[in-house]
Amino acid sequence: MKRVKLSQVAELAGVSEITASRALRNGANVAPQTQKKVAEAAQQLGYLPNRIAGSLAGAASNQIGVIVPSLTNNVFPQVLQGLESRLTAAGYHTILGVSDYLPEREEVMIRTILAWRPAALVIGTASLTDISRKMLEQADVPIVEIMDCDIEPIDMAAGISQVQAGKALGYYLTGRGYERLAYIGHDLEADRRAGKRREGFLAAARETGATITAELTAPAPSSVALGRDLTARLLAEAPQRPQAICYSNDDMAVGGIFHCMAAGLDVPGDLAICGFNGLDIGQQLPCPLTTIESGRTGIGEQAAAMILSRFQGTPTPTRLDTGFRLLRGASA
Amino acid sequence: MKRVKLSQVAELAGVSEITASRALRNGANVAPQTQKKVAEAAQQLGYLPNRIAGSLAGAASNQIGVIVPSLTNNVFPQVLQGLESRLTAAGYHTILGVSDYLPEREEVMIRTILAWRPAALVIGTASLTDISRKMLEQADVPIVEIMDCDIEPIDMAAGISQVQAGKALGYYLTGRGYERLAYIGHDLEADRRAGKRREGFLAAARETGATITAELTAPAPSSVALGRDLTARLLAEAPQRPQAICYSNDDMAVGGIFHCMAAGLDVPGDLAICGFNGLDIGQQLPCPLTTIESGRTGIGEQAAAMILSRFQGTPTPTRLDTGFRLLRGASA
DNA sequence: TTCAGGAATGACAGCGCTGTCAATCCATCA
DNA sequence: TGATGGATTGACAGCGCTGTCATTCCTGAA
Repeated sequence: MKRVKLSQVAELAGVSEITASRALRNGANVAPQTQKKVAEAAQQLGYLPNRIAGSLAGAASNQIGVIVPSLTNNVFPQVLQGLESRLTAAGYHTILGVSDYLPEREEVMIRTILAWRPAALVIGTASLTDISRKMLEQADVPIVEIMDCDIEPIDMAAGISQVQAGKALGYYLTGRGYERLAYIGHDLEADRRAGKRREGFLAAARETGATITAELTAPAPSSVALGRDLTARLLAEAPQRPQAICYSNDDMAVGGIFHCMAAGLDVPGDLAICGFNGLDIGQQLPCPLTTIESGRTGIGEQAAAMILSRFQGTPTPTRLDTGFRLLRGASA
Repeated sequence: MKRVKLSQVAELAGVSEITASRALRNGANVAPQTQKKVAEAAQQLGYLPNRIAGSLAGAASNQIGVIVPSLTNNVFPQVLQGLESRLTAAGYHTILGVSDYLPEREEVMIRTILAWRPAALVIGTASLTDISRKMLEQADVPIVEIMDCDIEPIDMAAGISQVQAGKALGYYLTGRGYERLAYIGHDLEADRRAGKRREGFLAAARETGATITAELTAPAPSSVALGRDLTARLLAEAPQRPQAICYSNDDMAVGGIFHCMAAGLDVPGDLAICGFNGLDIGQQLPCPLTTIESGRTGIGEQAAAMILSRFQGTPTPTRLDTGFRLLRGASA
């Protein structure tokens, strides 16, 4: 009552194991009628190849490791979607790890996934430990670090310049005449990329002579609820209401808009708001969110493309700036 | 320049391969100092076990296959999160497939994933083909079908009764005095579960004597944008404005609320709205959404628990109703 | 008719690890 | 002092498949 294996298929088809193996794979160097016999035998027995044995014996693995820091942050499922669709189409598939923005957990995930000898690894890293970095360097497979392109990649990187994105928002706000600005963010300790955007934003503000009148962050994952709470707190506590608030991302900013709606504040008249990511939800608001379209699905697709081109031996860039676009909504 | 393997670790530590293997795994039947020597040798060489070889040789696989129909539908990432966290904690990890609600693609995913001989499979199915079903039946590993508990499971099922959830919304609306109801949905052909909820809703409406004045669906994935568009269309086309609209899920319902905001309609005064899922976004609205909390993360966690308990040989229920809860917001 | 050369097939070894069972060692007990 | 049994260790085979190279068979050219 054990699983059907190749030798049984071969026996039923009246050929050797290796011929059956070839017939079932690509049919190279196998007579058409032999191939047919083998296919029928496999069908009849309900044969399912064992990729574990296959990979060990030498066939290249078709697994591609993917590690993301979170799935609740809407952005990563979208990146995953892009990756998954391209990789599946090319005959690969995904083994997934979620690091929860914890470097130690990330290290464990890297170890676990590398132990399966994947053909490549895609990582939206939280923050690599020394050991993580070393493992990746020694892994000897294509590695794409995603989301960020202004880093020194271990192998390859695909994403946007987070700092530039932050600056773009800063310039935009001051360009629109807002002079008293504020910033609201989620856990920047964990989400380094949000931290970089913040720095870009603050730098742009300084550069253009705007004032940062208040800043508020909380050590929690981003969410609409958090954005709403922090907005309420910031407005209650700030000695002088800012003219515009820049949020760490769209979820948070939508929370800000909801607060304003509930509190009867006009956006952008009383308070201008901008986010980051360009999520559907922000764009569908009665007052569409001014934000930055970061092209999540695109990042996934590009990362997949880089891997595939590397497999084909095509020269592949080390860093790919997938680009962002400022979406000028009605909220700022 | 090849990968370090166990034999090299064993040699450096001055023990046999099998002793090194034991030392690195659990240390059972290995002298403490031997274990230390081996650990040091492994460390020094940067040894990474090869799980492919390990699994082939007999060690149980620690991969668990997960197939979901979509990642853009916010619900599945949350289920995944629940699954992933529990499974990782127990030393397992996830191999992921996304079927895009396509039965043929789902079949391919099942085949691919089973070829890796996972220890168990979790599937939020779109719609199983005959071949899919046969493969799963023959797979001889624990299989949990998630999201739905009113099905005849292949092995186990964890989720809620979609029909009952739909009914609950219907009863609630009529109980609140709404008599002219409408329904707005996304692609019900693909998303069978949304279809079941709709049937439940319509049945409850019929039963209580309410009228369905209009119904509108579109063959597209659910989104805030779609909900908004369909709401606009329904209200423009309907001869008589319904008193309440039931949406296929929260994304769609939020779209509906946004339309009302933009169109100056009072919710629930002019139009009551209810959704399904209990997403954060709906609850943070100035007018919190009346909806059904479907416990996504919980479904993932429960599915993981079922698998783990099956591994331990504990008797495990075939169907688990994870239960839902009506969230009475302000929108209906 | 003979022989070169390509197509089709198969024998063999081995991928890196672990389960099984046998061997060894040493402290303890009668 | 010798027997006993647990703790440690190792030899061996094999998991299911594929790469390599050898073998067989057949066709067409000389």
